[in-house]
Amino acid sequence: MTATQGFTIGQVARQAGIGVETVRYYEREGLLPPPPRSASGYRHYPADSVRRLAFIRHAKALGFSLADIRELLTLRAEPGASSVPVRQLAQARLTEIREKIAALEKMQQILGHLVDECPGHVPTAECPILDALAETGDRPDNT
Amino acid sequence: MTATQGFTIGQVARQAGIGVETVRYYEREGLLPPPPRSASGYRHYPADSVRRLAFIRHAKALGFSLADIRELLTLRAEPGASSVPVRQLAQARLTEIREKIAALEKMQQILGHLVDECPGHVPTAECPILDALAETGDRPDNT
DNA sequence: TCTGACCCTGTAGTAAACTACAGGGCAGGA
DNA sequence: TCCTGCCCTGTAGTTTACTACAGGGTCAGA
Repeated sequence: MTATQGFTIGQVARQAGIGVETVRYYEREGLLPPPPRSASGYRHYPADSVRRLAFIRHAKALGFSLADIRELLTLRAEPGASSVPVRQLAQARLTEIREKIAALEKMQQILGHLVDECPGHVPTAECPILDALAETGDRPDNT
Repeated sequence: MTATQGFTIGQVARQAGIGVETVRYYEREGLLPPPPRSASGYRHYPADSVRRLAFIRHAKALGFSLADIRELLTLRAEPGASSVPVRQLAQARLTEIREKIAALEKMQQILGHLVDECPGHVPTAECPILDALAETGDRPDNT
């Protein structure tokens, strides 16, 4: 009984497209705030949690680690606190995103070029993708 | 002595820009063929191994997993085989990269907007990053 | 009331890709 | 000769992000 407000963990999990265990894991990891419980101990999630989980899923698909995402989430979570650190954090994330985009664009260019060059129906000996990967065109270092 | 035959593991590692332990790890994982040994058991790598390690490093930098790379390497080993799978692998990576770039650009826009428009004391409900990213997308799926 | 799906906690296992010893052997210069 | 630095094997630990039980309680429909 009581307020039938909110979703069960299974419901939010389904809506967010992740597993129930994963939802609990995110809670343990501080990505999802512990929701209110029913008298019998069941979690009851507000609709906001579904959005938060979707956010996590999307951010993960973009290559952010859970630690990154935790930080991103604080951008909306700190209401009255000083705006300066929040703003700084946002700036830092923004820079990180721009760097990520730049790195991916570089990869895209290289790979795209290679795919264009390789006809696809030739023997591997004539496929420049493999040659290109073998070339030592630069020095050690990277992500 | 005309040591001319090959590099030590430390030498290949340095040349490839990776650690000695990583080289042995790649050998265990079947990415690098076991090199000949000296009488005392030291590995002696041919120059080809350096190129192979460079191949691995480059492919990794482009987002290929070690499993992908193992496949690429076996494909490369058969010069008469069709390059179709190679191309497909590269194409798949490319598609992934393009999608990531698109999503990151969206995120960049949202975050940039947030930094510009949220002076800090605005209620968090008015900071739309979470909503915007929560909608960014599609159905549940993959990684 | 019963049944089966769902929820709880807590612990442990998995996968990828390393990374770090421990305990010993060799090589080459002072 | 000795010392230092590199090499060997084998095992175990690390990080990230889950995923899988075990053992038990709860809820809603037939």
